Amino acid sequence: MGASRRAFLSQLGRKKGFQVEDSFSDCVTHVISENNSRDEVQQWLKSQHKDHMSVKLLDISWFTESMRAACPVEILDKHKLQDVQEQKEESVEFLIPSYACQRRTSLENHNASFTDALSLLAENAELNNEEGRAVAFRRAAAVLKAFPVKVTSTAQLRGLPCLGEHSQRVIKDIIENGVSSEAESTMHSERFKALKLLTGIFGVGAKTADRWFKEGIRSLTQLVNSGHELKRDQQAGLEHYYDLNQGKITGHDVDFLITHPDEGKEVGLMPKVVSWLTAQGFLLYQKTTRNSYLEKEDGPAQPSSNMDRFERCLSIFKLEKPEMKIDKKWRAVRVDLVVSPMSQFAFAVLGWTGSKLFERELRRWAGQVKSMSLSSHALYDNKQCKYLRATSEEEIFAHLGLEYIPPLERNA
DNA sequence: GGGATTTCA
DNA sequence: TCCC
DNA sequence: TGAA
Ligand SMILES: [Mg+2]
Ligand SMILES: [Mg+2]
Repeated sequence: MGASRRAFLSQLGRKKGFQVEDSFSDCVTHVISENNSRDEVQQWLKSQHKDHMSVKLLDISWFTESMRAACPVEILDKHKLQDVQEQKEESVEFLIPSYACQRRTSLENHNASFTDALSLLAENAELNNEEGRAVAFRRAAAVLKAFPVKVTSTAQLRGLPCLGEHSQRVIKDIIENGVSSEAESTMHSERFKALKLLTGIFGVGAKTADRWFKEGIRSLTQLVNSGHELKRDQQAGLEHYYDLNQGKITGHDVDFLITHPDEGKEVGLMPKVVSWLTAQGFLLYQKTTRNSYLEKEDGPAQPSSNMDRFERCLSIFKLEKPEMKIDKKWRAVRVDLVVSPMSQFAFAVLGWTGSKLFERELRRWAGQVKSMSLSSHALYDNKQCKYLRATSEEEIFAHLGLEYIPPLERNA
């Protein structure tokens, strides 16, 4: 098993009064392993070059039951390590390529119980600023989202990418017990609940939420009463907290992509749109940012000045409700406005369609496999040292050597 | 032992 | 955490 | 640091 898993179990064992060794020696009476065959463990035991004739080889189930009982439980057949079962009998059931951008992922998920748990562990890792672990859990969840049938046995996991020891244990727990104990305890932990609540505020991320949590802030009321000076985006995020966190099923925002058929004529569009929306009373909040790419004969380049090349507007709209409620006649909705020159429009569409993981995987594929750099403005070939043009998403996938994945199949 | 999306403010 |  |  992995080092952190072993450390956790060792500490648990010692707390329960067991003597747990960090390495094999003559005083070892029981050897515990998880997801290993009897053969593998005997092989390992031989390599230790100690007397091991009387050592018991046991499965993790004996250990966990003994922990619950706080004493060594009777060793039953089910606790003994199994001989290798007809393993390589069936090859891999379904082939899943390892990058999410190489496969189709619809919204039809046959493995929601597993992907919910893995996504929760990913979110928890993000809240703890463990980005590496987080993306590993995101990829693991995405593999099961793309799996065409419900997983009912760990044997089906053999050969699947991104599902290592930890993720497989989570899946195994859910198959056997209906829940993952790790996901359950994470979900109910005070830290996770508080950080999730606080990062739910637009403008509040993991670092800020962690700082507030350390100060004892656990609720929005406590935050308001704490006297913290909130930034403009955080104020808006807090004010519209309820409305902005409504999009669990349908999505949390709306993106508008705007272009102009004549290259260059799109310059100045964003301020026009924003001032019109302001005059109409649509905007509760807005922050506009600039574009640093400029189209040249041989691709994008740094413009001499980008003062008027506004590209993105992250905003909060005030939308009237059709059904007039007595108390509230409107709802706050996050809206992103994007103005893109025609030459970049395909990259903007690809870059803003998502999912978030799909975008990361596209860019990782571009860098690692194709030596290219992809953004929502352009695709650069590091080998040819030039930008690659595209007028459609299909052309970008082709440049990347990927099968085209339609938007509805990008739900990784 | 190192990398994990990229860009803007 | 998983993979190269 | 946070957003897409
Ligand atoms: Mg937030
Ligand atoms: Mg958006």
